[in-house]
Amino acid sequence: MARKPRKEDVLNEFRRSELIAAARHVFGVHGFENATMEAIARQADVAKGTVYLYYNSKREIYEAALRACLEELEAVVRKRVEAADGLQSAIAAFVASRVEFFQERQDFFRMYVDEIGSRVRAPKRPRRNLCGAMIDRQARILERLIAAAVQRGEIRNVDPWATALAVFDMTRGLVARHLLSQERSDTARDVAFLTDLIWTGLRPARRKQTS
Amino acid sequence: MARKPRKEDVLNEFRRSELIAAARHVFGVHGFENATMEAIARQADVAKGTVYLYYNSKREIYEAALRACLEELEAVVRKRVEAADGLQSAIAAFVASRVEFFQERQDFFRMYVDEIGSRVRAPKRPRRNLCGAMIDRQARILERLIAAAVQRGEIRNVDPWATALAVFDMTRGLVARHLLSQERSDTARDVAFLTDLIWTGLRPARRKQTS
Amino acid sequence: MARKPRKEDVLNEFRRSELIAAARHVFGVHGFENATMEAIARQADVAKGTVYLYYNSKREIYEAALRACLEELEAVVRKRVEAADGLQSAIAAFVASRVEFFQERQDFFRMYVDEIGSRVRAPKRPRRNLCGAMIDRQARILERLIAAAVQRGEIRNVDPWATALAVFDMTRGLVARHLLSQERSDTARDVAFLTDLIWTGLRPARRKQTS
Amino acid sequence: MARKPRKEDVLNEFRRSELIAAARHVFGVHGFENATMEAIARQADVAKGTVYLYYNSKREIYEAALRACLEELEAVVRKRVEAADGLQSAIAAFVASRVEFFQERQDFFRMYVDEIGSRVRAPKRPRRNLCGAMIDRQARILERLIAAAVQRGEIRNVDPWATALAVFDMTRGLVARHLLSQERSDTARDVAFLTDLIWTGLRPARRKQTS
DNA sequence: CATGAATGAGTTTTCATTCAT
DNA sequence: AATGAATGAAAACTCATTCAT
Repeated sequence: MARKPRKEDVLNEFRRSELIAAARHVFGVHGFENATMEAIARQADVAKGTVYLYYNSKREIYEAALRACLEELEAVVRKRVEAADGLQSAIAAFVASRVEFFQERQDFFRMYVDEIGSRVRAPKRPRRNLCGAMIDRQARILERLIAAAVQRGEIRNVDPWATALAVFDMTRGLVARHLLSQERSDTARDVAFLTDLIWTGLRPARRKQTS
Repeated sequence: MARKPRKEDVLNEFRRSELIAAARHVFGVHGFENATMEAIARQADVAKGTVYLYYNSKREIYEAALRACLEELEAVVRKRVEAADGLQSAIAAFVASRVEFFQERQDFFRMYVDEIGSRVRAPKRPRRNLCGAMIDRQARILERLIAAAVQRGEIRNVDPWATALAVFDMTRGLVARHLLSQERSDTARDVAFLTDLIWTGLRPARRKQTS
Repeated sequence: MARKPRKEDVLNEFRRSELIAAARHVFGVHGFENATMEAIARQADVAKGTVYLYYNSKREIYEAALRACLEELEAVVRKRVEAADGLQSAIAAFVASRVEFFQERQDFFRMYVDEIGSRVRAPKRPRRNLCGAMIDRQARILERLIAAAVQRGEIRNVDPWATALAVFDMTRGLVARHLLSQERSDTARDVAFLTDLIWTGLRPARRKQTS
Repeated sequence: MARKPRKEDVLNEFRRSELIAAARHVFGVHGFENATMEAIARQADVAKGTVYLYYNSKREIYEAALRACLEELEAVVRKRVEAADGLQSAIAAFVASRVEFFQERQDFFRMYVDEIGSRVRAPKRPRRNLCGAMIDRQARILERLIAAAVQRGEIRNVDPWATALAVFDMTRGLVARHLLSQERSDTARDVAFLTDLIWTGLRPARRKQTS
């Protein structure tokens, strides 16, 4: 058991989170390639060499930044979804929590989109695995909900994984558009629309309902 | 009328298309930043300087490659959609034609995803506009179909643009996953699933079903 | 004796002079390094390869252009000086003819200055010799006049070569300033000033002024 | 008051001056266009990238090198001229100090000539202004002396600026020739000649010659 | 621990020159 | 003779990474 976190550990952890925040900002604004270690260091208000005391390479701090946010995101979404009652509200919670989370961390969303893009570009690169797994896990949250709903007959018999991914994709698109359009569009309306569209698509088939 | 395309013009056009193909490949594999003119030239089997006889800069050949494919894509999709009968089959045609097109041009899909990603990263950059407009136009195809279907009561009264974008996003996600999973998954099944999900989500509200 | 210049020779000569003119213009505007063969060809309204049919390299056409103009200049100056009566008017003729010549061919003056500059930069380079000799010869014109004037006691006993070079340098500076200052300054006045200054400096020592 | 220059500042200043010296050498030998940053770095015994830590571009280090020497030159000349007694010895000081200065820094003279040449080539380029102003200022030193001498009747009534420029031009020519001719010619004699020529040209008009 | 100066490989781009048509 | 497409060497400039202080 890790008893008594020593002072150094605390400081160390503090530095790391400062650097992560700086990295998120810089990578978010410029993308991986155009971001410079110099800029990250400046943003974190340390010298260039210092970054290397905490992370071994540009790639590494990039992944750390990405991972940290992905974890936060997962926690937030999971919490909101678990608080929901019934699939419809769970879907609404899933979509809404993601949209809101990304809206508060636009830098991170940019990194996130970039990462997904580069996974498509170079599917085999091994380093992707970890982040890939984390992203997967987020869709799994939804999958499990849907599977359960199918089980208990709340919705018709759809492929839970395919459905989860569909919701996942639409949500991402929604966020992207919100960031692109400068005019603060009506988030609530868009979330409601998406939820409704999906929910309607999932309702049990009308077979002799009345009978 | 442009009669008699001279031999040089033909040759010129040929070179350009060779270069575009090479560029598509290289940009697709490495992304804009990591692609090198050297690699494009080598892929096209010409010297580095030759590329500059046809395109003035890396950006320019990138945009040309992107544009050329976007145009093809638009033409293919439009044709398939127009041949469809009713909204349900039109959506199926939209999704299927895109999935198939991208499957044959995975390089291009990678560029496409990258481009969308970089639009999120740097929304204001003006050069994006042209490509942005082209991508928009593709969703407009769908929007018009949906709007018409709403008009004639074929589906319930949904926001055509929001719906079009949702289909758009799901389709992109679908393609991305197909490219990522090495195992050739069952495209037809996936397209059918998506179409069904959407279609179900759009059906007219059940009115007096028992009557 | 070269009887009957054949048609080809005439054409050849014509092309060469066209190219020289184009080269003078381009080199004059951009300097040797920044001038491109492409620009020269375009200026002469021929294809790039054609230039190489007449001159073997950029350097070669540069030197040809320079030489052609230096010859013209020499001829003009010699004629004007020879028409002069007495040293004072000869100096005036020397200065005036040069200023006027360069003023009509600013492109050439720029080449000329550049050439002198590069001779200072790399004194040993052998190719310079020819042009160097031509420039020398121009000062020799003056030298001979001065020597003769000393001989016949028209002026005091100065070193003719040093004096010639001094006049030479002042003249070049005068032209440079005329090209630099956009406002067409008063050439005649400046020439008169220089001539007077030199002439005064050369007058015979006042002998027995009081007598 | 800037007290206590820190160690880094000293080191920084040292590097800069090393680089300036290297740049002076390389630019002097090859001229601006043909000089390479690589060569400057090698000359200064640092890596290519290091040069860019101190100067942002080739142009910038060029101008810095030029400026540094122009300032030195101005200081030297001004001092020598001020120590002189009467116009004749002031002119001698002006010419001599310049010839000597340039003789010790031939690299710089080559840059200097080049710069003057390129001002003639592209008169409008704005970057020139600073250096142009510095060169101007050097001639102004002379102008003021001459104007004063006219005032007090030491010499006849000439245009001080035109006269200053004439001396300026002759001096430059003199230096150029000394650099070109490998044989160490007799500087003192040449300076004396020039001074005499000018001085004779400026003496007060002989009054009452006929009396 | 922290710093930031130094490094040098890697990238885009230009252009004199060649040569097949 | 004339053309102009193709070549590839060369040069400015960037930046991840290292290491002496």
